[in-house]
Amino acid sequence: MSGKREEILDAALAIADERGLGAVSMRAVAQAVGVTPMALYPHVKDKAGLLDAMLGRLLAGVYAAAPAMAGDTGWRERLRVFAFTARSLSVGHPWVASLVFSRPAVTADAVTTIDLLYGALLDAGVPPAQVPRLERLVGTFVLGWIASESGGRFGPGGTDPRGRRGRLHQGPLPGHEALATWLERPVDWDAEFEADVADLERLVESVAARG
Amino acid sequence: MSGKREEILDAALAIADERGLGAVSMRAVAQAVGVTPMALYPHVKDKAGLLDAMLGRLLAGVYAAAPAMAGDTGWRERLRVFAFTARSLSVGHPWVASLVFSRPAVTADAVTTIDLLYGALLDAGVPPAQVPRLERLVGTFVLGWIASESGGRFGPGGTDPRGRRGRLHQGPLPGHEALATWLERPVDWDAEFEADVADLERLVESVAARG
DNA sequence: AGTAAATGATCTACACTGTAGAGATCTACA
DNA sequence: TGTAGATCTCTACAGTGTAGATCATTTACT
Repeated sequence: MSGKREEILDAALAIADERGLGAVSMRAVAQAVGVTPMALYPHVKDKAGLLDAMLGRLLAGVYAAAPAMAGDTGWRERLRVFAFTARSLSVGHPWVASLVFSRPAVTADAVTTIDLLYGALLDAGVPPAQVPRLERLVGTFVLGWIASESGGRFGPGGTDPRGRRGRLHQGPLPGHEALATWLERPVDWDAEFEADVADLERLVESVAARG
Repeated sequence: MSGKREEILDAALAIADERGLGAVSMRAVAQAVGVTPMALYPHVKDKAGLLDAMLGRLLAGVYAAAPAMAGDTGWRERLRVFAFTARSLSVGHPWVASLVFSRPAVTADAVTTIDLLYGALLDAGVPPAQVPRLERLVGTFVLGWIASESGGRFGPGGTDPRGRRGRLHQGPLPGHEALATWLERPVDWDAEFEADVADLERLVESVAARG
């Protein structure tokens, strides 16, 4: 009966969603389950193992959204499904992105997600020798983007913080000056992600055409 | 006299390089400097502030490699300088990548690095309205790539761990099967990064041509 | 030169963290 | 019934970041 493991994961996910990944401690999870901290260890090996399992739960959600449209749908749709469900998952669970970069993508859930992308790229006509590379390229960008968005690299709020070129500078910033007009405006992150994915599709297309 | 601050950063960087980011504790840094832990606080505000400052030091290295070839060199060279120096820095300091996704890019060092990319993209003929987006796209990919490489997402060693499609699977993996031949082979990460950057250049070119 | 203020460093203490180790309890199978 | 295995509890240890009070030293101003 590994229902206890699921119970532990549920509690850990709830804590991460509500109070951030930093609040996920063995003690906190144990208390949420109604048990002492050491009682988690028969089910979870490690704290790292717990985090891996949490990530797996969310990855399962990524490809769970896909099979409904697998097979006859075009490769574009499948690539977009990956990108957009990954992003939408991360807005509800902002802590995923920081995790995904620190663990090898070898769990069952991760491999299934990757297979989804392999199929899309093959159908797009990408030469098989290039498919693994392009999968990593696409995956890396999407993961990096949502990590930046939810991790704070793009800056807090809707305004691009790079627009605030500070007074505290040694050298000149010709690029920022030339773009001053565009940097003032707030950024529509939905539109930007959409445009990025479209550019990625074109990149895939171009590799397919070249090969 | 803020020489003490530099001394602290030197010690913190040395510890991170030698024993990993996890070994960077206030106590460890203090001991390396030859002082009690609390003596760091007049110089560093926080542990988060210390990590930010460490990241800043390395970012400074990224654009320090650039001005030598600024101005008359082509945009491709400048884009490549960003990508390759970022990657080469990360092999000596594998901990950067995990930091760069967790802090907004608003420090002086980060802004200067971004300006380098702005200039390159403008020279490439990218419409100004698209330059900030493409800067984020390129930056996100490069950072995501080195985070994956040094953080373990691409798997340990030189062999692609995704080639080891495990026996522990529920569903079939058509993509992995179709690619079996190519997934067996070890990956040349230098060549892959090179190919990715070339694809990125083509992407930039295509946006410039379209606009 | 004398005094006030700021700065730097120290020591103690608190509330955390992950988890090793020893026992207790309960379950399943011989 | 006896025994092996799993699950859980309790205690304890070696860490963590940092708040608070204290003391020394250096700087700035009258």
